[in-house]
Amino acid sequence: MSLDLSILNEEQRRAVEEIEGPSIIIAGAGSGKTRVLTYKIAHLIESGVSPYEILALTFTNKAAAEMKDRIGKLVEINADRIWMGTFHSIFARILRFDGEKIGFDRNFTIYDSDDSANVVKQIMQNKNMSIENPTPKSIHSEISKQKNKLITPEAYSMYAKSPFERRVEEIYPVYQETLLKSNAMDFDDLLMKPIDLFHNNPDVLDKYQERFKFILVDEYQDTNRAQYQIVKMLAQKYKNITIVGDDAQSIYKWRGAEIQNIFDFEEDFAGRKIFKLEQNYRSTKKILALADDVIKRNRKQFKKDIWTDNHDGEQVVLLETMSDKDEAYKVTRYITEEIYKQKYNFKDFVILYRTNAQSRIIEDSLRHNGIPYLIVGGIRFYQRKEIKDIIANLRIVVNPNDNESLIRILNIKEGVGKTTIDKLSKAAELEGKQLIEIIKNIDDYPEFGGRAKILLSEVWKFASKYKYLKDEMSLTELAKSIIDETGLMYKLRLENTLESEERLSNLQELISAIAEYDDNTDDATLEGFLQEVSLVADIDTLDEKKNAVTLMTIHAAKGLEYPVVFITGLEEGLFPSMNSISSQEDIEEERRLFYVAVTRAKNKLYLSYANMRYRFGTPSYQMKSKFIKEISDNIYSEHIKYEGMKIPQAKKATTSQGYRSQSISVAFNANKAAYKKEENFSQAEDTFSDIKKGVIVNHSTFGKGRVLDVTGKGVDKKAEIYFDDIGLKKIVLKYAKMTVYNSEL
DNA sequence: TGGCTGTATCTTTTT
DNA sequence: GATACAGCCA
Repeated sequence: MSLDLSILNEEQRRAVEEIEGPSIIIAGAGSGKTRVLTYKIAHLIESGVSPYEILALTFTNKAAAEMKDRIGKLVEINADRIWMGTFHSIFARILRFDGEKIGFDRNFTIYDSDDSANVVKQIMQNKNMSIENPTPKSIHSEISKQKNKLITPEAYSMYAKSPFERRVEEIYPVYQETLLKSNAMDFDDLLMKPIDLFHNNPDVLDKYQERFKFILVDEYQDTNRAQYQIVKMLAQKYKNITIVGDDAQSIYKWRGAEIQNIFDFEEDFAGRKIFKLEQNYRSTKKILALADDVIKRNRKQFKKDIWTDNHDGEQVVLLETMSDKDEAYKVTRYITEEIYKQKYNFKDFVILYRTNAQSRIIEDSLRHNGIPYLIVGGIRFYQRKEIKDIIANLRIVVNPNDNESLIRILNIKEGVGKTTIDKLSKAAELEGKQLIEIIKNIDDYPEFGGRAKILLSEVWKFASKYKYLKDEMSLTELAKSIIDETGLMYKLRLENTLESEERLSNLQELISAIAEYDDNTDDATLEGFLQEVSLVADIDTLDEKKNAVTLMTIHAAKGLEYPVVFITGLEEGLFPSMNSISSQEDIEEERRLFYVAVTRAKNKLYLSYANMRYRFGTPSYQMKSKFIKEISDNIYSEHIKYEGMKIPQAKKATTSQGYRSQSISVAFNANKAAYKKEENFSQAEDTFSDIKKGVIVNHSTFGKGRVLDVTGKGVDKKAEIYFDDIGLKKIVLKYAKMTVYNSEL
């Protein structure tokens, strides 16, 4: 069968047919990027390149699996032979082969962010540092940032100045040593260590350069320094490298992604060809026009013109809602309505939000209305306590030096606590030995006695028994036996509460996951399973065949498309996020995120915001997102109607300013009615009692604004006010010349 | 040693 | 609202 390239447009085909040398494919949203990548790989193979010689790096494992599937169908080969996957999983694999050359044994454990933060915490506690401020998590996140930039502990200490940096400087090297001692790597090591490996072992580098003669990198705009460095090293010899990306969709700067990598690519690979995919096949003209409204505000970007041949399509609708609950309700109602009139199915809808915390209330509403839904992310399966406990047991069998997991196992044991663990750590430190070695020879340490001693020796027996057994049993048998031996399921059955029920079913699910892996993997091993679970992304588990509405963060939705998209929570401080409003660069990233959200939609797009939303358990009033104002020419708004309440009908005003204030005052009226009770309660008989949360005021100098918060008492009362023109201000009320905008109500 | 309970903090986004 | 943690008591 010969590959049919005629279904590609001209630019796509040119990109596909470019076999040798470096090339950049700038691929606008919905421009058939995945198709170009799959065809390019298929074309390479058809031109005589061996699948073994191709390395394709994708952003998610799911994307890799789908691409392999399609390639397998395009050219008749077993596409499994192509090395295709995320940076993390591909280089974990390489480190299993060759990590010994830099001091890691092939059974190293992969620590997730929680494990890593725990390691930091242990170090801090050993040094008698407070873990209040900075927290272990913040220290780890700083270390992670440095590692992404390939900054070693030594290099870091050159410029660490602030007290925070000083603290990191102190912990970073110890953290690295601790991981090495535990034969463990964190996510960042999976990218950093290959560079060390290649750098110190030119023969190993050469081996992989020879192996991967053709390299393709997807979602290049979201690669970090370390990833770029790896790619550069591997491609240096043959220079057959294709990068695909879209600067407008770069949304991982906070994780170390550097758009600069695209510019550096131009310098490092002279003579690169550029292909620009500008025709959008996904969205309607109306959706695309709105997307353009969004992205044109950003100053930093490559010039490209996205256009489409698709229909105009339906108007984009803005749902102005009173509260998070109301928003959830309206989203649900519009889904029902669309299904009724448009013959859509549940699986045609996606509900997007900025933060995972927003999902709960939407879930409630969907559940109440009997709408099936799937949720991506949130509390991750493999981060649940009971699952981590079992995983720790599995990890110890594979890697007995994994101290993090060992301590976890000890903590679960009834009869072993802080005291014993402290004694153990002391003994290990004193003799420069591993914890597991102390446990192994527990008889030599008279400080351990009684029940604690028996329990410790049990752990050793457990680890040594399964070290032998793991190669004698099938993976499923092995896992079942280990889980059985922990007694966790037995214990949970005894508890017999709602919570223990759920944990039990999670453990069942874990067993199923192991069995499934066992069935679907040639030569399935415990090591392999553990690696896979460390590197699954939430999105990898999404089952698109199920007929259900999908809920996820916008970050998770990258690369996906849905007929009908809801973007919820478009409020200042939420989206764009509170942490971004002070910096132009961060705001641009939020705007790109909004752009990504908008361009997921094929036929119909709904936007929504709520005037009041519970955050941290308390009501908070927010302005609608500045992004809404930026696109006001291209939306039609459904005004607030709250069931059972009489609200003056707002008319759509012609100017954006007029339209804006009108809808806010309507919102305010409704808010006031809905929350009257609470307000009467808390604000009774006080000075400036008319200045309260949610009120619109007119200030003599700053103009119109909304009160976000009121603090202090009596004459010292202060208000945080968000002004339309100048943004957030804190004002002492007794000095302010201000009138309440909707005083008549 | 562990369990219970009040409280502080939490929200960006994730491999 | 949820979770993680410190501090207290059995």
